[in-house]
Amino acid sequence: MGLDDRKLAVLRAIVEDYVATQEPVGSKALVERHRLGVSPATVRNDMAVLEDEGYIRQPHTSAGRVPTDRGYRLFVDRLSRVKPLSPAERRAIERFLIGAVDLDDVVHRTVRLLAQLTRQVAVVQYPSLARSSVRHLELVPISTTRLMLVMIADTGRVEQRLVELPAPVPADDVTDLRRLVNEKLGGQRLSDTPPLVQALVEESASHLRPAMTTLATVLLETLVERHEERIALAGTANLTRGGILDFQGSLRPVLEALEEEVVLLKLIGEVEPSTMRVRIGDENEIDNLRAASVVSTGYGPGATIVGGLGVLGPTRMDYPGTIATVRAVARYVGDLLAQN
Amino acid sequence: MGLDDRKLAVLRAIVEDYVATQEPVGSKALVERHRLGVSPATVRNDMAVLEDEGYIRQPHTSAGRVPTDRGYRLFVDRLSRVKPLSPAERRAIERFLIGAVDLDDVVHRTVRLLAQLTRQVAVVQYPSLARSSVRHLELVPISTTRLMLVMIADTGRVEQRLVELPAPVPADDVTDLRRLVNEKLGGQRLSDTPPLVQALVEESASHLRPAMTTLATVLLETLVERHEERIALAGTANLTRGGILDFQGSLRPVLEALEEEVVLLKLIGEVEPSTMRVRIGDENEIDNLRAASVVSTGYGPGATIVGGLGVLGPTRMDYPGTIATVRAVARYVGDLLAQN
DNA sequence: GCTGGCACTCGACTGTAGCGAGTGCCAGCA
DNA sequence: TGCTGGCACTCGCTACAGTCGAGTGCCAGC
Repeated sequence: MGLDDRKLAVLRAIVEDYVATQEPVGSKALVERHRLGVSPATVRNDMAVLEDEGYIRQPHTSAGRVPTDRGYRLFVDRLSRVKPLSPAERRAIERFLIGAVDLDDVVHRTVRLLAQLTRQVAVVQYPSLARSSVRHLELVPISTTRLMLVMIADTGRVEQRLVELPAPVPADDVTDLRRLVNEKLGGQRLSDTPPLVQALVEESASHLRPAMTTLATVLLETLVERHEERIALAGTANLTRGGILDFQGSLRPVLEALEEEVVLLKLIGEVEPSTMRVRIGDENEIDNLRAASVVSTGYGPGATIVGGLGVLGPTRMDYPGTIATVRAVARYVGDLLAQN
Repeated sequence: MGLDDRKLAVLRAIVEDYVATQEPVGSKALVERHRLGVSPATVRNDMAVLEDEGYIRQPHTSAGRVPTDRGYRLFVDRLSRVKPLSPAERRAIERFLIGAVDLDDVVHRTVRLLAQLTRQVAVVQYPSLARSSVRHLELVPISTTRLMLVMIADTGRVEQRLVELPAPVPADDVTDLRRLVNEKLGGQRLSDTPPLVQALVEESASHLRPAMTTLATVLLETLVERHEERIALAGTANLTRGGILDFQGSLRPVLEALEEEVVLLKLIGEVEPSTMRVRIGDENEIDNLRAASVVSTGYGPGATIVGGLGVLGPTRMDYPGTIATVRAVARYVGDLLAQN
């Protein structure tokens, strides 16, 4: 049962009005606010069909209609054009991001910017280590049996980790260790390092072997296994924007979900190149976020992707505007990274 | 007009009951639940006095009494004994904190632990740079005109920053720069470094002068001026615990305040040695937090203090329990830091 | 100085009624 | 066939009146 153009127009009008007013929209108001060219009665008939098909629903018998998740999906896929950003917004993005001095700085500014522009919760993943390459590994002696391992990645990320050596290691040996790990791992993608680290141990001279073994363990742990991903979050206060009307009465589950880094990574981490991902309500795999929508995308210098970013808000959100903003911010950040 | 012992007992009973039930408490219920040894009528007289003195108030004429901020203050100062922690709690703390591998790790575990134990919002300040000493400064060449400056502090903090040199600097000169800054700044308290950095520039050989000047600028910026403080936060979902009943109807201002790092620092950063600080409702300088209470203290290895930690919750909180937990966690973290 | 008793207050809850936005259906018209 | 105007109906929302009861303040008496 196809939906003709007018029915689609009605759906679009319902979504737009509901997003704007946050109130169920009735046939009469629709006809008044949009030039549909037909009478309320006709709109009612169309609405009945849209409801049968699951695109809208009535909260109460005597109330207007509200889009369902399915309705929003159709709207996003077929009924909305991405709004161009206003010059003011473009300027805001530029002004916010220039002057960033640090990767940390870039990420923090970005997440705040996103939250501010979209008036929603923003999430930015630091450049993924898995997608980074080793630029340099530094070993700083803290004491004779302790080293600080510092890894600098090409994406600007810097990770450090304390290494407890099994026995004292003289300074010259530390120099050797440093040279060896850099020769072997420098320039390599982090995801490719495990076998190289293994080889490093096997190839190292016997007097270096114990220290190298410990170092290798830490390297693998730090760089590949353990919390390799970092996340920044901002704008949680925006959750309270629509009263508690959104999120079906309780922010609790949403706030809980946002505290779990793993959850956040799921939200914005799985990115394919140059795709905007929009997950609406029920489409979210995370139960706590069934009442929320997530708009996310990848970012990175040029065409490569090093991490994800996005925003989270009520299903009742301004999708075209949000999508446009997320995309624009992702591009700017990518350009910024490309400059370094 | 002094308050005799019974009146104080009545106040204590009111606070305890209200914290437990979250409902205004009346004279009759009080007499039933606590062995006050007098009749409701007598309690009513005492309540009238307590109300006159501003320790309690009536939300409505025909309702029970609720403690005021002033009432809580008196309760905390004179009426409550710190509850000893349960063995289960002690064990939880130990189990949670052992196995931390990193300063980051310690801080993250601590903040989550605090949030979990107190069921409130937890805030932990990273060891303050101002209270740290330089353990080592590392300069890693990224290109001929770019260095990565890495500072490792004795408290375990590691800060890095990109340095854009005015002109290419050969590797040997980088080695010299590294040696010079470490000789001058190694072991120094960060707060003492500015004049030393200045001296460093003045004393450096002429061919190193331009690079050293840039380096000095970055050193001062990174280590002393700019976002030198870091903060970890957890448990915001706990704000929704008491319904929206706490926080006079809106989480908004609270969530907003928690997004501002400056605000958080104000909350837990200003610490004197071995003091528990309890700020109740109106006592908070931050307007957005007039409906909240903050329990905070300093922590650090041994008797020295390197940072602050604490929790934030509704004024209607279990002060004795919260104070005990915050104190215990601060001690454990201090011990943990002392081991490194 | 404590107590029991008593009149009073006032919020919470219940039930009723009217309003009005919005609907579904139907007959009529192009 | 498809759109329209009309009409009866639903039902949430608001206002209002009435009842209930927890809790109070006050007072006389022990």
